[in-house]
Amino acid sequence: MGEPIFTREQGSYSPSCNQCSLSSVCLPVAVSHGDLHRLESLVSQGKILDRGELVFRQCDPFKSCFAVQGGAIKTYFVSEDGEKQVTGFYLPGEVIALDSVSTENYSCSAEALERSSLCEIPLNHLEELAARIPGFQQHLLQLMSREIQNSQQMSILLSRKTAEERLATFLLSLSTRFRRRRLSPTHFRLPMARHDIANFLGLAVETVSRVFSRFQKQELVRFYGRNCTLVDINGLADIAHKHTPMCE
Amino acid sequence: MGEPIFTREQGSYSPSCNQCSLSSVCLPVAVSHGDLHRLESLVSQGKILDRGELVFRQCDPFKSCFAVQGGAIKTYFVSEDGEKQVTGFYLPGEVIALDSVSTENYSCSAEALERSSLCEIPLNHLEELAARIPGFQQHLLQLMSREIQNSQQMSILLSRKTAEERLATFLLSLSTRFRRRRLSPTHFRLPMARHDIANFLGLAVETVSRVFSRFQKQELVRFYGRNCTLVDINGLADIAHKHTPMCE
DNA sequence: GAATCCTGATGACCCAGATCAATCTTCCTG
DNA sequence: CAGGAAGATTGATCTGGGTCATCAGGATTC
Repeated sequence: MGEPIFTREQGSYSPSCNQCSLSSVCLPVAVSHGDLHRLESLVSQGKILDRGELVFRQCDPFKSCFAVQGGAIKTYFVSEDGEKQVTGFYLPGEVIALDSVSTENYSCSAEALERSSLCEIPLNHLEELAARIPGFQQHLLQLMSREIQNSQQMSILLSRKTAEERLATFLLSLSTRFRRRRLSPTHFRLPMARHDIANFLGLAVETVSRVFSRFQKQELVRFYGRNCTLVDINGLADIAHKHTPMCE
Repeated sequence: MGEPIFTREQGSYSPSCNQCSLSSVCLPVAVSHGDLHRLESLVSQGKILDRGELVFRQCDPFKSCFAVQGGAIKTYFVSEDGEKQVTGFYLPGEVIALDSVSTENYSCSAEALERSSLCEIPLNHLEELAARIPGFQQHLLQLMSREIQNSQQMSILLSRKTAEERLATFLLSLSTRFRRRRLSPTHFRLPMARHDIANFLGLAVETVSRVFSRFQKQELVRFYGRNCTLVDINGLADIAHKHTPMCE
């Protein structure tokens, strides 16, 4: 399975898709090595952003989607009356800006919550990518379909769940996503401020603090600042899994 | 611009995509007549459902998306604890089940709110459709991207808007969608019950009634049962357009 | 090391909207 | 067309979580 270029044996650290730990996430499963090469020629890896820097700004002309390689990104938009609304948090292996594929401009801003690296996938000329890489567009459809389902889950959370249910769901969602990355699902650091969590979940910061305190008293979680240890995952799941659709 | 098949001159009433009033919605703009023919061979039009009948059931194996041709459809799922959650209303020209493209099974059920006709678009073999009809997959991506944005708008509505803002937004959304169908944007019949509206918007039925009554007293709307006349669209827009993202 | 800022925790109070209850209206169905 | 059920309206009451206010660490700057 020797690769013609960018092999580790050559000591090259040039970014390449086959070396990228996310290839199974952002690429269709069955991409031939030739296709991989073509992909690499289109995608630009290794964009590094410091905490607070923007990946793109709301209303900028839409050019690319971005796969998060390391770090954490939050997306948010500002409404007419100047209010911020956080629309999502993105961890390594997740793709940003899928919601803007249909529009001329990005529908939200994306900001690094900590030092992050991103892989830029130019989708303004999507036809080209799709023509070159068979199965790519279909894979994209699946990513987007999942994004719709996520977003609908979010609607349910916001319309039916109590503050406790929302926060239990939130912590478990992070846990699952860390596990997917083969990191500890029970001991992790929250990359975002309480303020962002509150905004995202449609709560006041004070409520987040209070519920987290309550969770600690109930021996469900343990916090040291932003470091978080899930003590009783089943307990959290009992709280979170009300109002969750069956069969998936 | 004579059509080779299914022309009106022949007096044929066989369903065909080029005669369908929705062709601009569910088809990419630039489909050649040959492609049109191919599409018709894949799509099955004219499925008729009576009020209360299901298009598909949550957890059924995913086969197709459906374009609404006439009538109105609501989608909902039932959660583990037996609670229903309405996830959307679909009017003619809108496509159902895009959220299930990534999954084996439908993630929700779809039910006719009144006698409705649907066009079935089999997406379980999406590759085939896409291969035969250039531009189709890309069009699908756009539909899905719009669906994500819709769903995010919904999240904002649910997390930030008051009952009055939600209902004003809801009425205006219907108005816009009726206008798109070249029906009156100010005088229409609500195809769904107050109960469904409440559930969809994350409110209690009583709140919907009360707010509608208040809107009537303020001369914003006029109701005769489910018949609805928007008296002061600007007034409604003033209420609705808080917390709406800029620039789109 | 003092001053300032930012994040987070906790207490006191209040309100939008849920819940409960009663009545009225509309729509089926036989 | 009667009678029953579901849908819609309105009033009275209750409460989860928002708002306001205060305080306590950290972190950053000079």
